[in-house]
Formats: sequence, C-alpha cells, structure tokens
Amino acid sequence: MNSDALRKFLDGSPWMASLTLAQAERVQRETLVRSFETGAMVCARGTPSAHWVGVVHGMLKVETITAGGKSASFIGVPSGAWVGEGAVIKGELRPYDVVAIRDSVVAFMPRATFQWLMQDSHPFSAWLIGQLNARLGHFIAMVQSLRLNNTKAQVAYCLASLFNPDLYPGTTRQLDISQEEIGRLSGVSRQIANRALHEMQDAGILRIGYGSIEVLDLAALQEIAGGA
DNA sequence: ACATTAACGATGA
DNA sequence: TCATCGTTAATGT
Repeated sequence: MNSDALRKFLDGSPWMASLTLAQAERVQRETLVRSFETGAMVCARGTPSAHWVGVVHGMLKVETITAGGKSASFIGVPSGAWVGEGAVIKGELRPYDVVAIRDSVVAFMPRATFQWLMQDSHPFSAWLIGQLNARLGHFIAMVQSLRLNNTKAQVAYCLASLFNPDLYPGTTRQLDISQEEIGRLSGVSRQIANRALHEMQDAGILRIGYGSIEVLDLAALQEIAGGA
C-alpha cells in the first residue's frame, strides 16, 4: 500500500524515536497496512494474536458480544494508538473483538517482529511497561467512575480518556465519533449520552458536531469524570 | 428516581 | 439516501 503513510505513522509513534536505525528499518519493512470500513471486524475473538495493532487513521473499539447478542465495549482506540499487545505477549487467542467504528487504516506488526523488538530494544520494553501501566490506571479509574453511579461522570470519563494526551499522544481536540459509540463506550444508552453531552456543551466544556466531538476544556472534563 | 428500549421526525454529508 | 441526532413515551429496576 502507501508506505509513505505508514512511515509517517510509525515516525509519530512515541517508541519509534528510541530505536536504532536498523531496528526502525526492520519495523518499517515488516509492518503491514490494511483499510477497514465502519463496522468491520479488525481482529476476531478466538483467533491467534498474530499482530500488534496500530491505528493509522480512524478509530477502533475493543468489545465482546455475549451469547444473547448484547455487546459490551471496553475501550476506544483513537488514531495514533496501539492496542492488543497483551494477547501478543501472552501468546493467547484474542480475548476480545476489535472493531472499526470509523473507516480506518490499521497497521499490523507481526508477533515475531514485536517480540524481537521487546528482546532487542531496552527503550522499547520500557515504553511498553509504561503503556501497560497506563492502561491499568485507565481501567482502575473506570471502575471508580462506575462506582460513582453517575452516568454523566461515565460519559465524561470516556471522553476524557479518548482525549487524554498522556494515553494517546496523537489525539487532537476533535474526534470523529458518534453519540451511539460514546454511549457504548461509556456503558450508557445513546439517549443518556446525548443528554450528558448537551449538559457539558451548555457548560462550555465541549462542542457537539455531526458525528464528532470537540473538547474545549479537558480539565473540566476530568473534574466531572473524577466525581464532581 | 432514573436508566433503558422503542419510536419518530429532522437534519447533515 | 443513509447515518446521525434530538426528543418523547412506555417500560423496567
């Protein structure tokens, strides 16, 4: 495909800068790129974890679907982010589905490349520990948000994490995401997500667009998410 | 109380 | 034309 877009994406990945030239070249050479339309399955639950997954453009989500057909979304993955390292490290089958919630371009780093990088590059391993630690913190904060029993806080936390520059350095102020998906990721219905978004828009915290959200005051968002 | 599902029309791309 | 949004009504916990 377009190796230019891939190169640009890889160069923007925070761990890339600390690699040697030879390491960077191997990553560039062995990483694949594929496009997905909205709703398409990127990785299916139960299949081998053959790749580490990076979002070049668009947005993915991680979810499971129960036997009854209900889905539970766990995390949104905006462009610039990588996901799925847990299953790759463990060598297990994919525990969850990864689905595109926007038309997306996705990078696939083969498991062998990933493991070699982990062995060969101390800075990469260090970055990876930070990544896993950040994700752990994310889920702990999510439990806290759930404990508050406050749907507005859940929606705020969902957005605050998607727009968190520490978690997702590539993220901009504005994200293309529907209210339907915000609801799914927040664990509330679309109607409640809609109401919470309007309350926050009225408070000047964000701006609602058609299929998009622009955050104006990330600090205020985090304040609500933390239980104000 | 407050969230959910269902349903409807309106509207943006 | 289709996805998305804004809203209301009925229902559930």
